[in-house]
Amino acid sequence: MVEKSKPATLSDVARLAGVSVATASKALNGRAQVRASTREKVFRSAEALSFIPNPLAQGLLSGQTGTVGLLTSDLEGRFSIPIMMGAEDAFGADSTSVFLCDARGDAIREQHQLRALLSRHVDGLIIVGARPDPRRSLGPDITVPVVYAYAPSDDPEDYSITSDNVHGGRLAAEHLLGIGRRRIGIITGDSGYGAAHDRVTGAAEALHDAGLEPVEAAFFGSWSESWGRGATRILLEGHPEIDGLICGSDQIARGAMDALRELGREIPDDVAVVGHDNWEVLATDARPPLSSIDMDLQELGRRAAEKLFEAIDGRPSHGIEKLPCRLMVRGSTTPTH
Amino acid sequence: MVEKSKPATLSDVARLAGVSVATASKALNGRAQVRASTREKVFRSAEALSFIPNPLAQGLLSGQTGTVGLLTSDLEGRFSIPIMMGAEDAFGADSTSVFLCDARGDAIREQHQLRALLSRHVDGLIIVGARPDPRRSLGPDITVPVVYAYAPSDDPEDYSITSDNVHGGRLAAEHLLGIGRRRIGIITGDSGYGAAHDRVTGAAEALHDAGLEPVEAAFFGSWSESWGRGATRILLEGHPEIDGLICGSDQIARGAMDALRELGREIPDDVAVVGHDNWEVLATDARPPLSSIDMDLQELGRRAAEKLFEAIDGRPSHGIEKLPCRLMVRGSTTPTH
DNA sequence: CTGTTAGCGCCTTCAG
DNA sequence: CTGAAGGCGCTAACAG
Repeated sequence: MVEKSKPATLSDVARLAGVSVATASKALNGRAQVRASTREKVFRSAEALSFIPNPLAQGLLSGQTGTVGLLTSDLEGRFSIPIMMGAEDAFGADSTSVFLCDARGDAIREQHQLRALLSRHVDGLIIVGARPDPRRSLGPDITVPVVYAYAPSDDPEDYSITSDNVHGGRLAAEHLLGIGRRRIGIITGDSGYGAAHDRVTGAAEALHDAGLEPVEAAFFGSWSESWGRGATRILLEGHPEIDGLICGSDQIARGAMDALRELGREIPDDVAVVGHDNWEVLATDARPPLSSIDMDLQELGRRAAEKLFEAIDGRPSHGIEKLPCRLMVRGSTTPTH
Repeated sequence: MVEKSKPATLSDVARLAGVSVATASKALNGRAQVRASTREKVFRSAEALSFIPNPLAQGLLSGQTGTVGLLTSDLEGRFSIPIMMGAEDAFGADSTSVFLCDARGDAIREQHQLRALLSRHVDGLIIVGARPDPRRSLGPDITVPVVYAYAPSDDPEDYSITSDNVHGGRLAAEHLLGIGRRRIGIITGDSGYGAAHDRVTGAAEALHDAGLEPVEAAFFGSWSESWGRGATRILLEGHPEIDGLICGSDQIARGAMDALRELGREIPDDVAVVGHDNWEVLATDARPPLSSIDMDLQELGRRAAEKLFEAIDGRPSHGIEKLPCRLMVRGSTTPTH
């Protein structure tokens, strides 16, 4: 049966070592004023009892709990996850643990979760938005430091870290230019997303720098495969000369690739394709595997965590920081001859 | 600037109400021996100071922290997420908060996270495996209740809840039979997965019950689109008469659908296709949208949380519980005539 | 160097 | 019905 053996406390350790709790505490915490032999003895006792300091007690004293809240609006979505992983990474399990909450995109629920988190005296909060556009700030009267990740806060006093979508668009275009493509089309998602526009802007800038422009103004639609298919057909009807295609998401790119194949175009020899998000399950198994812009979300999560640490430490940042994207090259932009 | 106003403590409330901390405590916790008017006064003071009891202090006393650990091996993967959401649901943010840890499939790391979680005195643990096959038990000497979700524990003394894969396979086959298909093929993933075999078994049973059998022994391979494509070509070469196809995952199904289309088969009129996992991003945007077996993972998470609660409450369960699957019908099995 | 004392915020006896 | 006292596990002053 389950041994309900209460975990050892510091006084157990002290008793076993034949010293007082204070001495034991000092020894274990590496305070200076302890004789080496005593320290040794205490350590052995702690070991023997497999003593783990109770963080509740520590927290009660220090006012810090060693916990942070991660409030996401969209667990289902794949954006929150790598960010969380990055944050977890940066915190390191022993020093800081992460409370996860998902508000499911509901403001009431968010408020609720927030109260719960604060009542647990988290040392800080990371707010992960569901989409890359700005979101409402929680306001300045939250009692703990807050960092906004992915979706920036609309208050410049807050600190936010988000993906540099302009850079991502630029990267895609430069890559296509780099492999000699000159007649480039752009298909992207919902025009209600600022990120969609930013990526187009970046791509257009890169083309412009090369003395080019897109074969036609970017197509906005939805973030779906079917839009990718439909838009590609329309685009190629108007511009059969296209040799490069920038897609606003990997889903769109997958649709586009299907349509291209059905129109008899070889990828990448006739048309090279770049996606966005680097969603592995879609990208790696495409025909050919899809080159894609990676937002480096795990790094984003890591940075968010570091900044939160600094803020907890009394060194807060402000404004919106943009993390550059990376290009993941696969077969869809690697000519075979 | 950030108001570092220390949160109010019980003694603040007591002072404001003009009573002792003991009385304030009793009043707020609804203990009987307090005059109504006093209680009222205390409540108002608490309100005024927006007092929130410090759970650290409470936990220190009671031994319960109101937290549980959710240890997953595979955050990246899509299986952990709905389970976490379900668990979060069941716990409700106020009573219990969830510490999230991802071991990234590394046993050392898992051990590490586990220690961290235990040192935080979580009240219980949910272990979410990365794949539906049994995993090593954490053993009986964990000091808190444990529930295994998705991947069952290999120790029958533990309580595990997992998806009923045999049932899922059966469901897929019965559905195809129900729309009149009789010449049914099965393509599935890695034969190293017990779940792959279970799903095949369930499908074969259902066919057998109808006096049929698969056109050929199930094809095992990998959980990828490319395997779906390749296997479908081989299968149709040997059995061009096929009118129904059961796939072990949605990725395989997507590959299979591509291959079928390229072989000139109409879906679903010539060949109806069922996937497994009901991974929305793949299923809903397929051509036509893909019918799929849903493992109801969110419900699985909810059940895991409930069982954990019971165990914390001193009413532990044992053995492996299997949650039935659900069928999600879409266009790939909805004949158009 | 080591031990004693005093809390952190809260709850629970036990006297008044 | 209310308050004073003790203690949960730990650390930070101070004494010794």
